[in-house]
Amino acid sequence: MVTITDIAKACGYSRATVSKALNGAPDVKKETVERIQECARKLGYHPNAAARALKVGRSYNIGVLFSDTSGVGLSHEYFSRIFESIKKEAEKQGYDITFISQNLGTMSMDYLEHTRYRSCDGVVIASADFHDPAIVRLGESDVPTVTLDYQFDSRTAILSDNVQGVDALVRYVYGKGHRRIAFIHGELTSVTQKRLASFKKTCMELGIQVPPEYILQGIYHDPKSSGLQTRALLALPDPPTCIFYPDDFSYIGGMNELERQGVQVPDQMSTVGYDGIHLSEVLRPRLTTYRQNAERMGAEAARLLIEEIEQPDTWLPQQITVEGQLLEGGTVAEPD
Amino acid sequence: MVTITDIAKACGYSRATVSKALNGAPDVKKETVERIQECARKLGYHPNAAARALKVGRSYNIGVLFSDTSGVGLSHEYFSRIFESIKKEAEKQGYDITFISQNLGTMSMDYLEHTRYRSCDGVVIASADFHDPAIVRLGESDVPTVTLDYQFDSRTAILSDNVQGVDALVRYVYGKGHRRIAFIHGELTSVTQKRLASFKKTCMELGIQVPPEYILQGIYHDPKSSGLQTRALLALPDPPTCIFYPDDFSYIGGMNELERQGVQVPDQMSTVGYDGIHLSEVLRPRLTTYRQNAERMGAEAARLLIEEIEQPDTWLPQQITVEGQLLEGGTVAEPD
DNA sequence: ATAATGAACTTAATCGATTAAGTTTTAGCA
DNA sequence: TGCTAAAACTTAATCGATTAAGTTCATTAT
Repeated sequence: MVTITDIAKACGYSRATVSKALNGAPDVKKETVERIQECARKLGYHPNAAARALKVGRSYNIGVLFSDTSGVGLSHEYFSRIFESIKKEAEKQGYDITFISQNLGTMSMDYLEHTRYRSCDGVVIASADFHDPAIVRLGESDVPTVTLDYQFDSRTAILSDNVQGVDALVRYVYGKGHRRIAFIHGELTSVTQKRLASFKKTCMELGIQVPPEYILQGIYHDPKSSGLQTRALLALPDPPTCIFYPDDFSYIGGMNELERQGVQVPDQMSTVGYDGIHLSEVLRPRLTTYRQNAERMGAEAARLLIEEIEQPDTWLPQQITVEGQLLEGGTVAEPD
Repeated sequence: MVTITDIAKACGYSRATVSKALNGAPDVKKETVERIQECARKLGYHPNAAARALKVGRSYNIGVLFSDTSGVGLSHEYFSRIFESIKKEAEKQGYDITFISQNLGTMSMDYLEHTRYRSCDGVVIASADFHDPAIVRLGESDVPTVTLDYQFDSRTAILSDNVQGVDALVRYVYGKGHRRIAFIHGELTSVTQKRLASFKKTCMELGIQVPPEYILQGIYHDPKSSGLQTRALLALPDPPTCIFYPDDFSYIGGMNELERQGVQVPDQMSTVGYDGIHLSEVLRPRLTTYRQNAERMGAEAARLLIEEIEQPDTWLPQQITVEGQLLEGGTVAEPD
C-alpha cells in the first residue's frame, strides 16, 4: 500500500506538506502542490480511510438503516429503488454506504453504537419501526440523520406525497364515473394513516359516501390478504365498482380472486394499485397506479444528509415532500 | 466515545492489559479479564473500527461488488435475495458490508483500489462483467474473493446449478408429454451457455429433436423481448407446445402475448420460467419454474470468504454448486 | 540462599493521516 | 543593509487499538 510517507520520500517533502498539498491547504506553494499531486498519481496513492477516520472522526461513510425486524429488507422494489438511489448519490459525492444493524456478531450494540463503531458520518433511516427505542435513540442523538416517510422533531425528513397520491387516484376514478369506491389499506403506519385520511377527505370533497364496509385493513405486499379482502368486497350486497389496493403487489392477489370469480378487469371491476413498481407496467392490462418517486427520495435523502455533515453550521432541518406521478393503465373503466 | 483508555483508568490497569483482556490474550489473569469485561460493559465500551483496522489491517468489513454498469443492481429479486443473505451471514459473524464501486466521488479508483481504500478483508463478486479488466485485476490480486455464478482460477466460486435446473425442467415437461419445446434464453453469458448446453443435452438424451427456430435469444428480465419471441414462436408453421422463458419476469411478457392472441395457458400452451421469484408463486396459474437457492448461495459465499480471511493457512479454493428446486405450478399441462 | 522459571502486568512503538505550533526561507520596504 | 512580515515548509503530537519487548514479583528448583 502506498502511504503518504512514500510520497514524502519520493518527492523530498515532509509528510505534513504532502498531506496539506493533497488536501488543498492554503500554505503550500502552487508548484509544490502540483509536484506532489503528480507524484501521488504516479505511485498510485490513495488515502487510507481508516487512518483518516481515526484522526478526523469523519469516515466518508454513510449509514443506511433498513430495519431488519420486518424481514422485508430490500426485496420491496420501492425500498431497493430508494437504496440504489441513495447509494448512487452518496458515491457521486465520495461517500460509501454501511448498513446499520443491531447485534453485529457477538457484540451487542444498538443502532447508535453501530453507527459510532463505524464512525459513520450520518445515517439515512429508511424502513423501520420508528417507535423502536433504538431508532428513537439514534434519531435523538447528535448523529446527523435523515428519515424517509417519517418525521422526527427538528430532523430532516423526506416524505413521499401520500396525500397527493391517493387524492390523484380518487379524482381519477371519480372522473371515470366511479362513486362506489373501496379502499383496502395496509397496516396502520403513519403512511397508511395519511393515505386513509386523504382518501376520506377527497371522497368527502367530491361528495362520495363511503360506507364503512368499503374500507378494509389488509397487509402490505401480501396478495393472500388482498385476495381475501377482495372476496369480502365481492360478497357485499352492494359491492363497489372500483377497488383501491394497498400496493401493486397486493393487486396481484386481488386480480387472481377477481379472475377466479369471473369478474373482468376493468369491465366489471376497476382497480388501482400504489407504488408503480416495474411489474405494474408489464401486466396486461397495465395497472393504473401511483408511482412514488423513489429515485428522487433517495437522492434527496443522501444530498441533504451530506449537506448536514459538511455544513453543520448553516444547516437547518428540512422536510421535503416528493410528489409521484399517476400512471394511467387500463384497469379503470367507466362503470355500468 | 468510550475508549480503551477510559476503561484502563476506570479499573486501574494499563491500556495494554485492557486490550489483551478484551481480546482473549493468554497472559491475563482470569479474574482480571472478568473485572475488565465488567467494566467495559458498564461504561458501554465498543472498539473503534477505524483504529483497529489501522493497526491490524483487518477491518471486519466485507466488500460486495454488484456491477454498476448494467444498472440492474439489486432490483433483480435474485440478486437482492443473494445480497440479503450475504449480509445476514456476514453480520452473524461480525462483519459489515461495503459496496465496492468505481469512481468514488472525484477520486478515480478501480475496484481493487476501492477495496484497499476501505481495507476490506475480502470481496464477494456477485453480478459483474467478469471480463472487465478491473474485475480481473481484483480477482487476481491477493485480496480474498468469492465469485457467484462465475469461476476464476484458484478462487472460490459459488455456482447455481444451472445444468440441473434446466435438466429438471426439461424432464418435467417431457414427463407431461411435451416433445416440441422452445427455449428462449438471455444474453450469452457463461450462465446462459450452461443452461443452453444443458437444454440441448437433456433433449438429446430424451430423444427430442429441437429445430433451430425453437431456440431464440432474448434478453433477461425483459418482458418486451420475451413477448416478441413468443410471437415469433406462435407464427411458426409448426409451433412448440411448451415454451421455456429466460426467467420468471420474462414470462410476464410471454403471458401477455399469449393472452392477446387468445392462447390459453396451460391448455393451449405450456410455459416454464426460471428463478422462482416471489411473483411466480402468486400468479394464477402459478408459474412452473426452477427456484434458485439464492439464500444458500449468499450464505455460502459469505461463509467461505470469511473462512479464507480468518484461516488463510488452511484455506483452499472451493467450488460449490448449489442446487435449486423445481416449483411445480400450473402452467404445464399435457399437450393435445 | 540463589538462581531460574513463569505468570501477570506495563512500557513504548506502531498503523497512516492530520494539524497546531514552530522554524526557515523569501520578499518587501525604509 | 537591516528589519519585519508573510509565505512555505517541518516538527511533533495525536486519534484508538494492538503487540513485541521489557519489568515485576511470586514460586520452584538447586
